[in-house]
Amino acid sequence: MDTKERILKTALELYNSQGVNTITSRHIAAKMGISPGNLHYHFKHTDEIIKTLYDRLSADFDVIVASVEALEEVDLPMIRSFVITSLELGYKYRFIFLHFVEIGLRIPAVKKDYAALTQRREKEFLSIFEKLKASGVFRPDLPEEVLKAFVTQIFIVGDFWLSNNELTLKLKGSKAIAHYSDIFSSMFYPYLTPAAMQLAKGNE
Amino acid sequence: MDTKERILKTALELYNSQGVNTITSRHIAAKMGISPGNLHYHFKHTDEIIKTLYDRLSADFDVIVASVEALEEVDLPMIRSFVITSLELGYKYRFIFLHFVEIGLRIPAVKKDYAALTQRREKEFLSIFEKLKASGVFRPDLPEEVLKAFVTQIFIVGDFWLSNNELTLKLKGSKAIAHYSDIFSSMFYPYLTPAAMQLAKGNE
DNA sequence: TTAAATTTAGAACAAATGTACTAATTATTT
DNA sequence: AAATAATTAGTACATTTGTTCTAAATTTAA
Repeated sequence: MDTKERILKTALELYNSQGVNTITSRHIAAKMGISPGNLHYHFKHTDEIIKTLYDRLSADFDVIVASVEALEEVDLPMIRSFVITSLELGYKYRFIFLHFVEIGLRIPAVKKDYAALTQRREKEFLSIFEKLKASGVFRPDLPEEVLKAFVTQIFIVGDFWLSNNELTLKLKGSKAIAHYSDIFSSMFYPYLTPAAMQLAKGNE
Repeated sequence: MDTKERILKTALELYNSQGVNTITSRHIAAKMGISPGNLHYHFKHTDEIIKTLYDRLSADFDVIVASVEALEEVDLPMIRSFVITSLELGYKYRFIFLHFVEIGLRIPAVKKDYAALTQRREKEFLSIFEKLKASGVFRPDLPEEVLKAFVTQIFIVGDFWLSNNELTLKLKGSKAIAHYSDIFSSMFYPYLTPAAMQLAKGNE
């Protein structure tokens, strides 16, 4: 693995375990056993390391969403596996979510990118919900506005479940993912038709 | 107003507008026109300023929750006014929510306090939901576990709506509160009985 | 094999930060 | 009025940080 890639890997580890504000370029270099000068040869500015990691998270998540969007019909087990895959990705890059506002402030490009992304995602999610309505999974009596609010809820919980975990239960790895994917599943419950509810109960 | 109080007021202003990581004790002193030495006479450590502000937020929120808990019967308009009051308080101390994980890392007492608080609040909220079930506002067919997940959802959205706003819409003041209180109202919608739904529709 | 390019180490710099220290000023008490 | 306590300004210090610079070492190309 070349140095640039090793820097990214080490940075991710350190940021995830110690937070984005306590870790400096010197820490990363020290942990790798290279000089600060060398690190700054590969990344002139420390923020570029963070930006690169954010871009990778963003690209990886794009792939996940695209795979769901491509489906003709969406059902609950698919949603559940989508949720788990997303949470796993989030956990991998958890420092970004734990310090989202900080990072957005430090690196305006991240903020801009995320704001644009959200608008796109909102439409994508609403279209998935329409599919769920059409296939009798979602209740037909929910006003557009309620579904829109549900999308925002999902974004907020999706972006900040890691922060909630950090401040309360502090679950690690697969335990965290299991716990919060249950919460996600429960979030969907009141939106389901009685038939879908029965199915959901059985699958848990 | 004595100096100590002025420090807290100025710190809150600066933290809210510039973030907790960019503002230092020197910035606060400069903005007030006092010396750094004077500031550190009143607060030996900068973190004490943040801790004091957190304690005030916590105490203020206690009052709000207690006033709801004291009610014999809870209905939707009361919930709505509870939501608005809470969001207003959150907005006042928004820097805390925008940097919750940071602050928890910097000041372990905050993290401890919040973790304990959450456990208490979970019970309080569940008991409010039981009241809502009893008075025919909440659907009777919701499993305990779904209600528990709803409480967590409310906590996450309640703690991070400001971060979401910061990263996307960037609404200011009453506009932010209006928008996110609508989202909170919509969150409740699928949990309501048909009768309560009708009432809710009329009130908007 | 020699020349050129890339990569690396290590030192050095300037700015910022938290906070301690000292002395002066102001307020309070006796 | 004198003595004591509280408050304030201003300076100073040690540490940290991001980054730059220089020169050495290593790799690649010719």
